[in-house]
Amino acid sequence: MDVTEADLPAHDSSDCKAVNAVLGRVGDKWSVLIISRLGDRTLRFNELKREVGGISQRMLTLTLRGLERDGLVTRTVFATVPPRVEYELTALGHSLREPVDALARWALEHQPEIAAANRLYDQRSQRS
Amino acid sequence: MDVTEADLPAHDSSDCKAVNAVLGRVGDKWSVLIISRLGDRTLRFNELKREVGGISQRMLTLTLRGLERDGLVTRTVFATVPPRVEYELTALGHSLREPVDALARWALEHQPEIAAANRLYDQRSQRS
DNA sequence: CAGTATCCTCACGGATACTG
DNA sequence: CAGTATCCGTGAGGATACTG
Repeated sequence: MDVTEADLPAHDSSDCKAVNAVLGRVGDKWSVLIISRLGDRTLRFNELKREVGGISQRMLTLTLRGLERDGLVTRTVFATVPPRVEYELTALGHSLREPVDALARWALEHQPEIAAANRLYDQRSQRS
Repeated sequence: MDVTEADLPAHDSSDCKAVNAVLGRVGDKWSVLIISRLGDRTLRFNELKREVGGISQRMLTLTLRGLERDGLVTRTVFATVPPRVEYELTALGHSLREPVDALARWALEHQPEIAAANRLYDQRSQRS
């Protein structure tokens, strides 16, 4: 979806491609938000849309399709009227939360250092 | 840089923004590649360009500036001729490798499941 | 060698409208 | 409700040329 699946300079082993695909997923803002929202409980399409907030219908659909394709989310359609579709994290999806949370913890832990580095860099490049 | 710094729907706490910024970094293909290449030893600009492979001069510069701004990489200029500029991971940069490697391990470990899910999804959506 | 400057493309993603 | 279809603007990023 968001990863160059095809012909990289050939030094890219299939392992690297798999890793890049996952890194791409994690780098995708919507995917991570959706996964975190689905961590607690299963949600319907519009519930998800409301909970995530700020996502367009289009991107919600596309992102969910991608997550479903990667086996991270299941999509269950109830043949009622009006239609009811529930999205739920798979075991694989749940297992992804651990390394992602580790990354989030790193971010929070080192946020002060990063912010400080930013300020330093910015004031230095200001007196160009 | 690659994160919506400004006005999200306001439900986005500053913590979330910090996490998103880091996730964005990790999702950036070039940043991760550069960090991993700098993990072993310091490298010069063109060494880095060669080692990474497939990156344009422009993106290498931009990515390095971003990494430097976040305090993940140091840029050392030697006033020689021809100029010599060395890039090195900071302690912060090194510490980022741990959670990133955890993610990479997850990717490798679950690659078969993901590939299987992909095949299943694709063949199902084929008989549309 | 280590960049900066410029141009140009195209695909990511938002907005809107329509449907089973 | 849960989508699909379409149009469209923006900007990320490659290619190329130039410079201290």
